Amino acid sequence: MSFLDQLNPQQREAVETTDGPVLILAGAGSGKTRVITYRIAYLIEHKGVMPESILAMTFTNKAAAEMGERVEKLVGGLSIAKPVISTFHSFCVRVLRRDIEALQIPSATPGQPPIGHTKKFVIYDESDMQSVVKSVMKHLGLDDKQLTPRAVLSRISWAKNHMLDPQELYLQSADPKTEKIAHLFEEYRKELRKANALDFDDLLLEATRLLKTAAPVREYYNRRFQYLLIDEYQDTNRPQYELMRMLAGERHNVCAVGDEDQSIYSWRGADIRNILEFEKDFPEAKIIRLEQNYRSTQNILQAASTVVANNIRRKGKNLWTSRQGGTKIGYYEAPDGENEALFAADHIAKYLREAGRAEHSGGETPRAAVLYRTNSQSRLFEEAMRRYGLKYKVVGGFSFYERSEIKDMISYLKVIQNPDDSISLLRVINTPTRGIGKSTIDTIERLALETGLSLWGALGEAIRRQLLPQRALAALKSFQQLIGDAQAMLAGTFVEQLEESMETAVARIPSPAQLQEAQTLQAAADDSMPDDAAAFGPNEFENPAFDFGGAYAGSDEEGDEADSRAGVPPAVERASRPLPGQQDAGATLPSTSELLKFLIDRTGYIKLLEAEDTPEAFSRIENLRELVNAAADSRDRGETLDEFLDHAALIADTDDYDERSQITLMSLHAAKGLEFPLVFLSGLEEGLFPHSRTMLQPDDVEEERRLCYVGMTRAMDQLILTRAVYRRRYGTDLPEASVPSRFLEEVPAPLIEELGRRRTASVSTGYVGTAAPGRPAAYDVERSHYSYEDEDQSASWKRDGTPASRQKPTAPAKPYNSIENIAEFFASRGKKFTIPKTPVEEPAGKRGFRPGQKVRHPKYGEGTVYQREGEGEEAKITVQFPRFGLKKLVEKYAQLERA
DNA sequence: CCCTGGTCCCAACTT
DNA sequence: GGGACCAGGG
Repeated sequence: MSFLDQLNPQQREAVETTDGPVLILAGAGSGKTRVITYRIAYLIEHKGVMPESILAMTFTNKAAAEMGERVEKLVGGLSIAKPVISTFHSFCVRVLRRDIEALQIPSATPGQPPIGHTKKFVIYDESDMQSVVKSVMKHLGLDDKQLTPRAVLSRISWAKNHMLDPQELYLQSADPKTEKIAHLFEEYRKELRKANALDFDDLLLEATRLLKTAAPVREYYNRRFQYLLIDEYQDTNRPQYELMRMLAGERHNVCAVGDEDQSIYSWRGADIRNILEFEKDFPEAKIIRLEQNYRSTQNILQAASTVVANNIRRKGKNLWTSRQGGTKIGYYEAPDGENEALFAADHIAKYLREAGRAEHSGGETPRAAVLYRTNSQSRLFEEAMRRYGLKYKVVGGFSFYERSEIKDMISYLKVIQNPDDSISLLRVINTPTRGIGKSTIDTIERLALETGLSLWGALGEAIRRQLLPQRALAALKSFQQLIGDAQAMLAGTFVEQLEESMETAVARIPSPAQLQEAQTLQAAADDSMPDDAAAFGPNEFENPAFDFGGAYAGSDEEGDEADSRAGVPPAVERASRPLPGQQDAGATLPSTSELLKFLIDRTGYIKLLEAEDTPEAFSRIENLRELVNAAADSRDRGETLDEFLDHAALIADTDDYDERSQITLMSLHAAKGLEFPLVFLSGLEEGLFPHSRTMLQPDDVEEERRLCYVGMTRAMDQLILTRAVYRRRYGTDLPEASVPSRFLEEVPAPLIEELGRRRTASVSTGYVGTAAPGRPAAYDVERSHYSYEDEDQSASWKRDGTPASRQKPTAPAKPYNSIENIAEFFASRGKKFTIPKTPVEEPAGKRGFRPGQKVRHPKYGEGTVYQREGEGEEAKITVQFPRFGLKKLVEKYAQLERA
């Protein structure tokens, strides 16, 4: 009973109420993760529940991994079997990889394959989705100026998240634009089906549809999972909600944990009603409130609570903490965004130094976070941290898997797995260039459209029917061969190996006897580790908690029996499936990393980069090596190509948060679930936070306020709010004056302490105060500049020996009331700021060059006109340049002058 | 056909 | 600051 003693009465009740529906309303910092993990441990240790019959759903891989580790610590060593802790999306992928073919419908034509996705489906990411929409719009001849692909995509996603199909969207559309979108939605779906692809939304939708329509599959999962936990319940959308209902089955052993004040994903379809109406869905539900906050000081908690109390749509709660008082909420008003970032860097440098000195006395490791509304704000903070020589980590933004060289290789793998994936095919068909140009691709696309084939199919058809010039056909054949060889390699039947002597190559080809042996091994493996384990077993996560291959040992018989009893087609097919590229199937079969090496080698990808001989090219080569390593790790975990690709598709930017890092920069959304001793909440300006796109609708503003609440409650000891009086919206534009965020005014003034220099006088350029007492009534440009000179400098700053005054910008002497003053201000900080020039008309009368005339070209210098073709501006003239030879130039464009 | 450089337009959060 | 797109030159 030891670990239960660490819980307060409410937490304990939440842990011990194991049966029937439970809603745990867990305020920020109230020990939510602790309750979930203890609850799982309690079920296993005290209730004798089999670990593998517990399913916990989270939103991020990070949360799942952490939960798994903590459960492991509590019940470690007790059993090889593990509870299933997974994100919604990963769970759905695994459900679909196992049984999606149960959704297929027989083809009308006998002998034809059934219609619908196969297990080899690929996952389309945001940019793939955009490409599909663009191409569909092009085919329908729609103007992408009036209706941007982006807008179409977001409407399609909206419809999916509300479980509307194209027909339903069409029926409820009240304007021609929505009708058009419904039409596009329909076409989009057809394209994805043709490509055997699913987008992110589909993963949830199709898994839900599968459980809904295929009773045997649903029954299997209902038998399999007896206890269901859902984290971040306030952020579930409609498909997730329905999935939950179906997994809860008749038993209703569902435990939802959430906080309506932290619902920040309504734009992704999250429906706050799910949490507000849990009691309606499950009338026998027990509601437990966790209101003791263990994280923050009273000042922080009070400030955050007061802000969020301005919302109407909430259940309301009273969070309390035993950490009385605490440091006041800091507020710093910077003259501009750059200064705001320097202030944060300076403050963090000091904080880390002091914490370093105090380290001997023990305590929490010093960690600080800078939070912002939009990822583009990170740039200024990164620059400031670098100037202070501080090590930091940025969460989110550009992901490894979004880099072009990585996307290229992943696309190759996707095509090899599923050649019908036309989006990936288009990406790699001429990457690196192999002579397949625009006109060739156009021809194939037209053929695909005419025949209803995928691009890959049309490509084969074009070769067969010799529809293109010989050169193009040869190029296409070489591409076809490349993909075919890679596929053969994956299947273990590839004969030719580059860079290998024929002898070793032959040695690598499995003999019929070897193949037979491998097949037997595979069959044996299938027996001891049934298909469920193949679908759910070795998986993409390093965390052993995810590896629940063994979890099926006890329940496999039941599972398989159920499948065959009910006659689920996939189970039958599984028995006779071809040899997968698994390591245990025989050493001759290649892993994903070997496949990648083969591709890189055969395409000459790295050789071409090496030839570029630029730092960028070498960093891209490094990235490719990293990808090969990742694939090797994947192989070591026993994953197949499918699983490697699923991992690549589902890994999120936010998953790379590293708690060992002392300084973390990230968006407010990415910060959910984390805590830091010191937190900066930046950019508190109307239009930025709350964001301009939310300010029209009260519900949206409430969500921004919840986001503010989430940000504030990340802070344990100190919270600092900052704002820039002038901010540049785009890199080069004029800085714009900002209005302080409404959320600033919602923080009780007595809790606030102003940081930086005290400002008094008022200057016309600043805002003139909205006035909560104790807040600056006006902005004094002259005195508000954050001064470095009078602060301690970080050690690294001084280390280079440059006199401080040389490096450090001086304060602006004038208010920003004219464009010249602004330019001067930026010049004083060594920043470029160009005053826009009035365009000057080009002098006319220098056109109409004739043969024999001397002309001057900006690049080629002086030359003699040799020949003239055509008339007017369009005329092409050929010029003889002494150093460059003959050049044919269009007179209108070439900047020729009389010499 | 391929590469480059200029221009235009954009810029919210994320599985 | 930067990605997408286009047109020109090689």
